[in-house]
Amino acid sequence: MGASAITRTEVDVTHNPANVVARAAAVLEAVARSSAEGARLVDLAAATGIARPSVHRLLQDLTEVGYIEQGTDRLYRLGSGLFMLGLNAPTPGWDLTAIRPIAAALAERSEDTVYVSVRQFDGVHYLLRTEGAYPIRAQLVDVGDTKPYTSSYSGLALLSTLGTAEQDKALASRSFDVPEGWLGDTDVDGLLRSKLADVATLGYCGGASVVMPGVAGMAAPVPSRTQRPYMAISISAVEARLTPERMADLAPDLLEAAKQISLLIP
Amino acid sequence: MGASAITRTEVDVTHNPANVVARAAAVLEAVARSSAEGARLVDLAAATGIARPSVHRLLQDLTEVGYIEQGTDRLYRLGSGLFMLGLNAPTPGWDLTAIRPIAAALAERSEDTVYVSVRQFDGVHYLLRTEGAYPIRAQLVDVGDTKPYTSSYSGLALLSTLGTAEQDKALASRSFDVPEGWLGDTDVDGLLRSKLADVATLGYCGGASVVMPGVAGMAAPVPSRTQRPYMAISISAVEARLTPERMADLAPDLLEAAKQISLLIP
DNA sequence: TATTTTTAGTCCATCTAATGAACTTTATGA
DNA sequence: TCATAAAGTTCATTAGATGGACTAAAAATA
Repeated sequence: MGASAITRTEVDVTHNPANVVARAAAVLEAVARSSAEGARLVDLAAATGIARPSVHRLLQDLTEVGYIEQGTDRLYRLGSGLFMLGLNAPTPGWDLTAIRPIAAALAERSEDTVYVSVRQFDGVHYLLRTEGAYPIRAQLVDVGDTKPYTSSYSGLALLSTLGTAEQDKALASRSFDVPEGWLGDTDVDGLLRSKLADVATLGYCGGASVVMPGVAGMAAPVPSRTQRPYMAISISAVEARLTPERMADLAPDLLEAAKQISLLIP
Repeated sequence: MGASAITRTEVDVTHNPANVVARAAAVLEAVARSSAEGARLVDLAAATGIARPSVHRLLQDLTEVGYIEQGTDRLYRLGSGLFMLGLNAPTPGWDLTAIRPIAAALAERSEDTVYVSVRQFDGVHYLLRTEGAYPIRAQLVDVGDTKPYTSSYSGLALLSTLGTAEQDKALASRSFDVPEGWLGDTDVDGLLRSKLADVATLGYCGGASVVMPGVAGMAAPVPSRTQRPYMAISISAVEARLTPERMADLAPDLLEAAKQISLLIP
C-alpha cells in the first residue's frame, strides 16, 4: 500500500445509483405497503435501502406527477394520479384456478359458503364462491358484485386494513339492508368499529344478524407480499350454524386458507 | 461561421435529459391515453417528444416493475402493477357516496338513467349510473367505461370546457357507432359544434338520435371550484321520452344537480 | 417470392442529472 | 427552555440516462 499519499480514501463506494424507474417504483410500493395513514421519509428510506435525500427527491418528483401526495402531517401517501392510471390498467389475472381449491377445502371443512373477494375502489368485489354441504344457504351476493365495505364481514376485514379516514367515510355512508328497527338502539357504529378492531387482534372478524337477520359470517384479510391487503376470504352461513364457539373453532382454518392464498397472489 | 475547423458541429444540443420520473410518467400516461389495444413505440415517442431509444428503455424499465406490459403484437399496454397501486390510491377528491344520492334524486325526478362521469385523458369515464323508474332503457355504457368525447352528450359537455385545439382534435377523430348512412349528409361537424355552443349559452346540451338511433340524452358539466370542469352529469333515455320540451323542462333540475355536486368536489 | 418500407430494438460516446455525505432547518416532546 | 429526531437542502462526484446512428425484424407492396 502506498504509505505516502493523502488521506484520500481508496475508492468512493458510497454511490449506488441504479435504474431510476426501479427506484421510484420501489418508493411507490413502499408507500403502498405502509399504513394507510401515510409513510414517513425515514421509514421509506429504511424500507427501500435508498439514502434519505434520494428518497426525498424521488418523492418530490413523484409528487410533481401526482403519484404521491404529502399531507400537512408530512406523511407521504399514494396520489390520485395513480388511481386514474389504475382505472385504465388491466386487473391482474388472479389465479382463481389455484385459489378455488383452497376455498373449496374451507367450504368442505366448514360445510358452509366460502367467498373470496377483493377491495375495489370503495367496496368489495366478489371473485368466487364455493358452496359447502349444508343445504340451507343465504345467497346475499353473487360473484361479480361490488358491495360497500359495511355490507359484509369481507368488507369489514378489508376496511380494517385501511386508514381511519377511509373507515370513517365508509361507516358514515354505511347502508345495509336491514328491516326498519331491526337493530333497535344498537350502537351500530361502535359495533362495526369493534369488528374492525377484532381483525387487528384476532386476524379475523365475525358475527351474526348485523348485516341481515339470520345470517352470520366471518372473514379474514389475505396478506399480500407486495401491498397492503386487498383480498379477503369469508365464510357465510345461517345464524344457527356460526355460533361464537364454532367461529373460534373455524378461525384457524380460515386464517390458514388466507395464508395459503397469500402465497399465490402478488 | 468558422471557415476553418473540421465538420465537427459547434455544440451538441441533441441531448435533452430531464427528470426521469417525469419522463417515465409521461410515457405511462401516453400509454394510458392510447387505444386499449396498445400503443406502438413510434407513437409513444411522437406523443411524448422523447427519442425512440429513450422511450424504449423507459418502457423496458417500466415493464420490469410491472407498470407496462408488452403483448406478442409488440404493442405496449399498462400493466397490472398499476392496478394494484391504484387500488391503494385515493380517488381524486370526488366522493361518490355523497354524489350518488344527488344523481339518484335526478333519476327519480326524470324517471330515466342518470350518469356521472369525469374527463379522463381524451375521453369520458363513467363513474356511476342510477336507473330511473321508466322500464325501457338504453344501456350504452357501463360504469368504468371510458368513451371518446364525441360519443355522448356527457362527452360534449366536457369537451365544451376545453380549448379549441382539443375540440378540433376530438372532432377530427370522432367516431360513434351509427349504422352506415344513418346521418345521411348531415353536417356532423357543425352539429356537434352547435352542441358545444349550447353548453356555453344554456349550461347544457342535448339531442336525440345522433349518438345512436332512438337514443336521446342531455348533459351538463359540473362546475369545479379549483379547476376547469372535469365532471359531467347526464340523463339518458329512449328518444320518445326526451323531447325538446321535456329537455327544457328537466334542464333546471339537471343544472341544479350539477351545482349540488360541484359543492362536493374540488 | 422478392423487394421495399416501416418499425422495433441495439450500441455507444457524451455529459447531464441522480446520488448520498454532510449540513441546516423544522418539528416534537421532556 | 433545551434536547432529540426527523425533514429538508446543498453540492462534488460520477454513474447512468440520453439520442444519433446503426442493425434486425416485421409488415407492406409488387
